[in-house]
Amino acid sequence: MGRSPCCEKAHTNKGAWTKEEDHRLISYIRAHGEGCWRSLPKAAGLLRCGKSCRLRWINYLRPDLKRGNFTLEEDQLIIKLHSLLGNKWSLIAGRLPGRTDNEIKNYWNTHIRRKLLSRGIDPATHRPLNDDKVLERCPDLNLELTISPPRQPQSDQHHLKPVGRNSNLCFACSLGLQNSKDHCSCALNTANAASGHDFLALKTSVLEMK
DNA sequence: AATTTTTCCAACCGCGTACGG
DNA sequence: TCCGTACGCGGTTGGAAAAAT
Repeated sequence: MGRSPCCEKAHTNKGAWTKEEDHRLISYIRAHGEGCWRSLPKAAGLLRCGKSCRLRWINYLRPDLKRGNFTLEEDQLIIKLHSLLGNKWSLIAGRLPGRTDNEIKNYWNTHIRRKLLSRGIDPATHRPLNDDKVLERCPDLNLELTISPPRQPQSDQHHLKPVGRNSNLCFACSLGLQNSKDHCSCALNTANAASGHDFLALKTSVLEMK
């Protein structure tokens, strides 16, 4: 038995939203707040499914959205977060105020991916594209991989990046991953700090070649 | 100027998961 | 514990706009 449809498809609009529909959605949410997307369309007088309303609001109509071009800082942050989290767009978006997961995903696929490829970096692994060829040529190679920032002067406390009020948080904790022993490497989880965890809070990965 | 190709992004689709009965 | 429902997420698509021919 398949999953039941989220709405009565025969009586819902699809495709681009009209100004009228946007207006109805905005005024309804202003008056009643977000929540219960399933019943919202009917209550707001919209011939849309709840899913579509939610997406339109989150990705386009929300008043706190930034929109416009990404800054260089945002660009770099996205790359850094992607190297840590992979395609977890919602988590990445959570670290970029005013940006949506959809927007970041699109930006990644259209701009950043291409930029990394042109620099010879695999956007999926964040490693040089010719790494595979190196491994093909040297099958016995045992690579102890570590993702680290450029070396900094000692006084610079490299990975303990000040974040908000708690300046002892590592990058992973700043992402809200402090409950995970597999990710945290900061003062909140000092055992990890001494056992092979690095800047991006990833356990040092070891590539064993057969 | 007309046509074709490429780029970009809003929106859709389907799946996984949380939650309540 | 199971089942149905709703929500949220990531992958994909469709079509408008821009660029190239």
